[in-house]
Amino acid sequence: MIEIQFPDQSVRAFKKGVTPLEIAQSISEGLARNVLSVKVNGNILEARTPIMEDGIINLFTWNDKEGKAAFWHSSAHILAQSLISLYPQAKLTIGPAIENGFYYDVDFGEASFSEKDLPALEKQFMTFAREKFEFKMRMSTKSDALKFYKNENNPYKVELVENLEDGTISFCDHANFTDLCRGGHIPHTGFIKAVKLLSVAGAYWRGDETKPQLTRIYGISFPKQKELSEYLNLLEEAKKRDHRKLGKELELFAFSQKVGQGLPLWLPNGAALRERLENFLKTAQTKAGYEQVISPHIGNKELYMTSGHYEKYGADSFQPIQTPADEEEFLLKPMNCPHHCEIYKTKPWSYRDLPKRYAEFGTVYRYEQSGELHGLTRARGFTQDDAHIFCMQEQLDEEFKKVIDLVLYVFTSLGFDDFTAQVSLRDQKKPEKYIGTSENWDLAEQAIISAAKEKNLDYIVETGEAAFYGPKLDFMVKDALGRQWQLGTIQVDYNLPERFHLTYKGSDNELHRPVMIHRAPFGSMERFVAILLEHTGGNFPLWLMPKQVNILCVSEKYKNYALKVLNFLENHEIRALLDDRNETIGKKIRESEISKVPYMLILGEKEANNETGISSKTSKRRHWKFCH
RNA sequence: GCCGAUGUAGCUCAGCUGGCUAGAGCAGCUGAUUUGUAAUCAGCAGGUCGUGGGUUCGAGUCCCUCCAUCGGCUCCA
Repeated sequence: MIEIQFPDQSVRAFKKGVTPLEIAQSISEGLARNVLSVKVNGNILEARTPIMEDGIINLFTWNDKEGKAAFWHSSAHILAQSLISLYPQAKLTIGPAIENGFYYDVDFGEASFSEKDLPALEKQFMTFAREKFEFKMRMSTKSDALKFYKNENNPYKVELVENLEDGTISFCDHANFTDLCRGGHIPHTGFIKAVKLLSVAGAYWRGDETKPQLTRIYGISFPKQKELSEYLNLLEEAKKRDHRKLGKELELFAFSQKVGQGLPLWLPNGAALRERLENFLKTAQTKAGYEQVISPHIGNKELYMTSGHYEKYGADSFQPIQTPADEEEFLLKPMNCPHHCEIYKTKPWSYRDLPKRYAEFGTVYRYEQSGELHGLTRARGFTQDDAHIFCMQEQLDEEFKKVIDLVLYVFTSLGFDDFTAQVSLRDQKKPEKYIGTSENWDLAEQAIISAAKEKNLDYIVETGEAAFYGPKLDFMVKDALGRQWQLGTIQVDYNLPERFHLTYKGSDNELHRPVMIHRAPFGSMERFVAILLEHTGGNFPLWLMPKQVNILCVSEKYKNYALKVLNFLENHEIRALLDDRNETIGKKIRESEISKVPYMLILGEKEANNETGISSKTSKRRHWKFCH
């Protein structure tokens, strides 16, 4: 007998070799029918794998993250099976479960594959799924696995196997199909009742630009048809919140081919919205001891050679501007920090003066790869709500925490409560990617982690995500379709003070090097407005709304009265507009709703005669909510 | 930059396998109507079919180039 412990701490004895499925059955038939995946002593297993020793068991259904992962992982197997059955010459590579669904990367060789081919593949997928093929794990030796894939002439799988240790290599078989696999499947294919293959994309083998490009097929599957329909509806709804669509509809911003790709044009509504956001942050920053500075849009190439940015990004930037006379070269400003370093250097500082906090809404230009541009979230010209704090090492901790407070203040004021804090550290295996000494990196990374801890941030750590000059604390928020974007960022930098020879006079009458903090609570005005649009669906907080009140006249007869009301509101700094068109009141109300103006004042005979006061209506303010 | 898709009026879209002067709704303009809580009616105007080339008697439709956009990948100071 063996002892099995359940999540509620209860322990029961079973005969050795009992399967998780049998254990589930001993609890209830319903559970047994719904078990998708199992964890025993921390290892994900199949429901039919016999358990040979005492252990802690977790049974997962569709309602668990792990259950969905097994479901989608298994779906990837069926997708691979379907691919091979329709395209026998295709070479399989890898196909994992992801947050919402799964994908498989395939090399179709000379053949091309497009979205038109998905329906046939889907059909084949469901034909296989309905067969209720059992997933069975099988161990293999390295040499057998290599022989198998060399025989199949699949260099990708050969490479995968070569990187695995003998004794840890397993396959998963179902029907007549087999795939290299670590395990974690649903009992059989019949659990999958609905599938949608969503898109086809290119993806580099092992994520490496220099390696061959494979075809990635994305899909999602469900245990019920209804859940698939619901999911697809959700996607449709999310697309309606796309900031590019709303930005056009609400006349916030536009792009022009003539101006150039990735260079946003802010329309009056958008410019006013942005200005309100800027003023909101300026007020908060003034209170927090920041000083506004202004620096030019270009800078001498020497400046960026000093900062190290030219060496790192020069070739991939907008190329230097030549002057007619001298041999000088200027770069469009890709970041504000070097300018702020030069501002710091305009006079000598004492330790009593620190910290200095220079803030600027600085517009920068970066030559992003064309395929990377994405509305306002990734543009070639954008404005950072930038600031650089120059402080003593002893002040770093406190300053960093103050910045966290500021970022949290900004986020909570604007209703972002579902962000992820991410500590981005260097990849110690790739020192060539970074500049600065290892000791300084250690100091900076420690400072960030301890500040995040002390502020009780729920953070994740990502190694290899640091900037080349220092580690960061980033605040990540998802867009309508669940894609993650970095908004706020706080970065510690020991490098620029060194390169610019920044100093301050200490109490010991010696010169010391200050530490620098780069920070931007919004990240950029463009990206922040974009994400705010997607979160609110355009129903911004009242104080940000381009127009707050729409005055609707019942007929032209009441125009004079309406003008008086408009004047009254404007005198009270309420942003109102008057709809005195010769249209029916019904039409005016409808259009006002669609334009998302939060309040309407409807003025007719009764109001003009002061019989009933003012009749108003609140637009339906949809509360935003995320489903990812 | 790479893989795949898309590009018709200010906006949203129709235009089948190539065949008369390219259509609709909304928005716009003109006129009628003077309206009470989500679209009043009529008329008018609006397009080098993304760009450049090619095939053809004939191209919005087929082929190629380039540009832009979309979904990913890579990148993101």
